[in-house]
Amino acid sequence: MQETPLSELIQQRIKKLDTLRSLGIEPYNGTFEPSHSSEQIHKEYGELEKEQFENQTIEVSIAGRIILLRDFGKAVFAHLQDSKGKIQIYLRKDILGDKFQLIKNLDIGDIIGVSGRLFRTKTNELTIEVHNFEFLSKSLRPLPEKWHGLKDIEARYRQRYVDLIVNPSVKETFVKRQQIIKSLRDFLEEEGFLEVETPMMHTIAGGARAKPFKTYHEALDMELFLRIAPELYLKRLLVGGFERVYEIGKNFRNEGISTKHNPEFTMIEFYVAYKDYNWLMSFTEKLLSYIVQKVCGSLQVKFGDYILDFTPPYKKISMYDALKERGVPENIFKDAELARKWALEKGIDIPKESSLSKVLDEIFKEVVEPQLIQPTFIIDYPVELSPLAKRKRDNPELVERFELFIAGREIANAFSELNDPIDQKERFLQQLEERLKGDEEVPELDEDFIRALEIGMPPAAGEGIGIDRLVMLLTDNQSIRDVILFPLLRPEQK
RNA sequence: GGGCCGUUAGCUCAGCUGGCAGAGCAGCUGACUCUUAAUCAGCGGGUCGGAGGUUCGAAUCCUCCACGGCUCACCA
Repeated sequence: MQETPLSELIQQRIKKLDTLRSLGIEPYNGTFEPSHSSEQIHKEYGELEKEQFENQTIEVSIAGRIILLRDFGKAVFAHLQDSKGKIQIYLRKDILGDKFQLIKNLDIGDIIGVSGRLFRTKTNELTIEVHNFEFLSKSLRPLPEKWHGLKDIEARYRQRYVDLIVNPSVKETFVKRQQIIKSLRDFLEEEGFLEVETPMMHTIAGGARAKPFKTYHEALDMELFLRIAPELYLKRLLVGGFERVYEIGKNFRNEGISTKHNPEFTMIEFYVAYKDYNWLMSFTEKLLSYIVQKVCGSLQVKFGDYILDFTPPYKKISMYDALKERGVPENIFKDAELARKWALEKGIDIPKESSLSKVLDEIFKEVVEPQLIQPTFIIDYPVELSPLAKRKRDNPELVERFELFIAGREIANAFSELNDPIDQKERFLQQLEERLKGDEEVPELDEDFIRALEIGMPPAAGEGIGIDRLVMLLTDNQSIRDVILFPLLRPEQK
């Protein structure tokens, strides 16, 4: 039988595993109590001079993965990597005695625990002179090359565990992701918000306009949808008397995959009773500048070719003024036909049967959005595009809504929440007509939500922020897959 | 879903207008007790993504398929 070369490499390692077992060593059974992490060692002893190590004995123990081996026959250097860094270890035959022979069975990728004494080498590198070591896990598969790492993008996503081992910046991204979410929670907690959990399985997929994933509950014999947004449940909590609530969690949308879209993505939505979108804009400025300062240590952040400046206040401009600013003639704002003609002349693709608002929205996406690099609030959208937002008090054709754009991307969407049950029901019914025309993205009428509004919801402002996109901005990643540990991919073919 | 590009050793990559499938790292054998991508000598390792086709001859040209990347569309 012909061996493939990979299994040849694996066989060689299994042989070493067998050798260890024949010597009474079980490389998968151990536990280990390290005295230090590599980070702690560098922090505590990184300043000490060579002589200072010679005058005293500093004993440490540490566990980690071998990521580099340099064998000199009777002495071996290796690099041990643990969760936050790495450190060099030095193994000598005259110190380890018989145990030194075991190193023949050591491979790059193995996880070991070592104990010994700190010193500095001739070239002044802080190193552990190993007095004892044990196998904690034998690696049977070779790791990628030490210098170039794992570059193949598909392999990096499919085998994120390998990516994390060999590409240190990946780890940093996900540590930063957690810091962003933590500082978000800290900020909201400080502001008196309650974190809640609402259902991810909905009988009606409402709160946004998107194609949902379908699933099925056997015992109740009932079709369910993975939620596309938590909005309608969080508003029910406002009705129930919570005044400041938020939820951080996954939303699921059965739509295309791109560098800006993953079918499951993380959102925060938060709601504040008795406030409106004006209050929310300055709140958003405070919240973002808090997070950015905390996580990046500065309000200026490099993203691709841009330096993004999160120093408040952010530019604020109405959707129509933004269009005007980009040279869109005012006379098309009231006339669907003129607007469509103008768009077509500019080569903007408009779906058939689009209303005036939709055409203007398309033009906006094409002409304005990519230009919004520094944080910018776009405010006052047409009512038709925003069925859950409150009408502007002085212009019922518009709603009190803003979207925050940064680096040409929509990062947040917020409005003064519509709490008039009659207006809300009318707008739902209006939408339903589109559903009857075959628009799958319009949800069914949520009668219970209307009932809740009829009980009475306080005036409130609410906002959603795409966490993945925010993480992209603050970690300088251009693809959403680089900020999601396991992005969705087709199954690997054998 | 459309367009463009990619897929060669475990990893990173060469391989020109068709003519014996290569390098570095990793691996194996040996030497070496302070290396920093250690060094030196030797060795093994390939269904060139898959299936067809053209040809005396295909990693290379053509067709289809799979997976991926970028991009457009949809969306956050």
